[in-house]
Amino acid sequence: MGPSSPKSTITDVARHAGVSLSTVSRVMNGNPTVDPVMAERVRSAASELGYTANPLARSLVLGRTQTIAVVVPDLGNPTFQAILRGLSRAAAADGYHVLIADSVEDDAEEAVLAVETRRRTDGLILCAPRMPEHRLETLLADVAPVVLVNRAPRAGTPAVAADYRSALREIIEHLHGLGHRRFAYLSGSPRSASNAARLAALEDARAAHRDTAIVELDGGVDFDAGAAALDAVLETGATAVLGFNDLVAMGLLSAAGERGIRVPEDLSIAGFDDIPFARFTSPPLTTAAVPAAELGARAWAAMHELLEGRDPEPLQTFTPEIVLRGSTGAPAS
Amino acid sequence: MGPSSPKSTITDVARHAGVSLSTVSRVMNGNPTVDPVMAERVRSAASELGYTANPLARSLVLGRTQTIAVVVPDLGNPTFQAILRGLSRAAAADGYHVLIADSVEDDAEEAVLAVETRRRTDGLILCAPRMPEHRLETLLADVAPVVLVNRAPRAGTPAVAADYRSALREIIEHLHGLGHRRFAYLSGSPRSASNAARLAALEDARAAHRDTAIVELDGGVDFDAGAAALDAVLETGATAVLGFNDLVAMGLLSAAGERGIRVPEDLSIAGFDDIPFARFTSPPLTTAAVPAAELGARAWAAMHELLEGRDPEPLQTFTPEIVLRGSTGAPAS
DNA sequence: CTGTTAGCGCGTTCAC
DNA sequence: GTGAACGCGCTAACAG
Repeated sequence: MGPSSPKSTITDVARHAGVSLSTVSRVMNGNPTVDPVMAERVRSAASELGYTANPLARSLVLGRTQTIAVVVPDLGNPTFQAILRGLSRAAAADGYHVLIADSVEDDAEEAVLAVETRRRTDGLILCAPRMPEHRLETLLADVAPVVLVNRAPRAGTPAVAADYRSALREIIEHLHGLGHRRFAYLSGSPRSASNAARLAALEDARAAHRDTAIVELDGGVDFDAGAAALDAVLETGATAVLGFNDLVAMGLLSAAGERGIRVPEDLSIAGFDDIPFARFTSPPLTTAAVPAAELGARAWAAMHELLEGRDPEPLQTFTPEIVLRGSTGAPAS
Repeated sequence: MGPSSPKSTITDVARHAGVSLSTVSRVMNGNPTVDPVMAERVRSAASELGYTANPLARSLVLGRTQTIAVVVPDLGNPTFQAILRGLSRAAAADGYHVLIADSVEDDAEEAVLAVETRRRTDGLILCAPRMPEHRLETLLADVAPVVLVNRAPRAGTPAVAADYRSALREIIEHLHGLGHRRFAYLSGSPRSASNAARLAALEDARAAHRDTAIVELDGGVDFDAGAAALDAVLETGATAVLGFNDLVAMGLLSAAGERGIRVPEDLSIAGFDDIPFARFTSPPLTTAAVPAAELGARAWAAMHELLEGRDPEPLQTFTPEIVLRGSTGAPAS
């Protein structure tokens, strides 16, 4: 049992140093109103016993846990993984811990997890919540302080988000410039705000180009969903496909390859997110680079402001950069 | 403010129901020795106030937090992401929460995080700890209950691990069968136990095949490290390369492609882990499928046993399945 | 400057 | 069956 054995309590240290509890507490918390020699005596007693204040007890009395909760819809999604990574590292740099919860794309579970994890922490970061608007609205009041990632903010709830609408708009514009006039869009989680933003981009494009048709197809959020959508895509006669995200686009790309469909000659395919492996598909995937880790870091920064009693910006927006790669090109005909 | 507002305490409920604190506590914990009508009165008061017992206070008095800590070397590594996902979902299914810490491949920070997160939780799961053996040894005593993932276990510390040695051995065997006699191995984190296991596999292969040479090259753990290793690899004259993991192999594969080196004709490349995107490189990557999510789930299962006072198996081993894809083939000459 | 006291919110003996 | 009292380990008022 090393000196870091965490079994000793503040009482042990007090007795060992021949002082009162308060004095130990003062020393451990760097309170300067303590006699230097006495302080030293306490310190050596503490280190001899390997004493560290029990975080639980401190949390109870101080009313803060130095921990925040993060709820994500899917820990298997590269974008949420990147958000979590950026968030976790930023929080750690400020001495905070992270309690993680994965709702597995279940929007009922999402609210439960939010409340439950929030109670054990000082604040909550909700990533791309799938729950309906009214549910979210009532939830937010109960879990403050809370920061939203990739979902429209409302009064009192700061948010950080990528501008999916502009970015998708840019992708479409580029493809239109290449000559595409018939598009298919593979929609993702219907309840996600970013899907709504993408749909708005489609509307923008339709309004800007009366010669252009965009067919919306029900899709999913993962690789298999994209692969399964191939037949539906072909039926639309589209020359270019916009995937909900890179995973979906990669699934479609893969299925197209197996079917002998040439990309981009027969079909242009664009993804969204620029996950780490988007550049390794064949052909490499055109996509929009969402700075996920940065999003996570900013979400923490906003939460940190809230925790310190300051006012963070209500909304921080990042416009993803379009990354043109080999999966898109001019239509063959 | 909805009914789930978590501001009320057990005292509020007691007053509201006209009973004592103890009675409320009994009702909330399902203690049957309470008059049914009184219990009902308490329950309605509780739901009216949106009361839920403060988890912190419960943790302090009960001595358990319903939370476990997980320390990983790198949240950006797909394998650890998968372990975390499997772990988190398994723990959630048993009503436990997960506190996550990312050591960012810093083995000094690793020990600090382990102790620090352990104190706020009921147990610790250490994933592929990079710290030296003696440091780990003394740490383990201080953080029990603890479960190791992908590092050799010792008395009193259960572990779950993939058998890297056998799997790499199999890959080499396969390549040797194809005619390869000169190999390069791109080593990863020198402190990781799985790197040691891989080196043992190289020894096995050398002993089994006196006609075979395997050159060890210092590499890293990520894509860029693999790409940077190309020149060194070419200098060895190897016809086949064994990457520390898929990331490294993919980096090399990509660099080779840009240099006009044909894979597998000029160079066979094998990875390790079978991360989700290994099948999407061009050519698709030969690798060994480490069941990472399963590893995580089993790690939780072992921890759960520990928490319930039972004895989990000291070591659960999984042998990764070899997945042969297009990045390996017979040497050209 | 230091020790004593009173909670933080809850579970749990222990008497009634 | 029920309530009063104690303690989990700690911090912060309050006296001295």
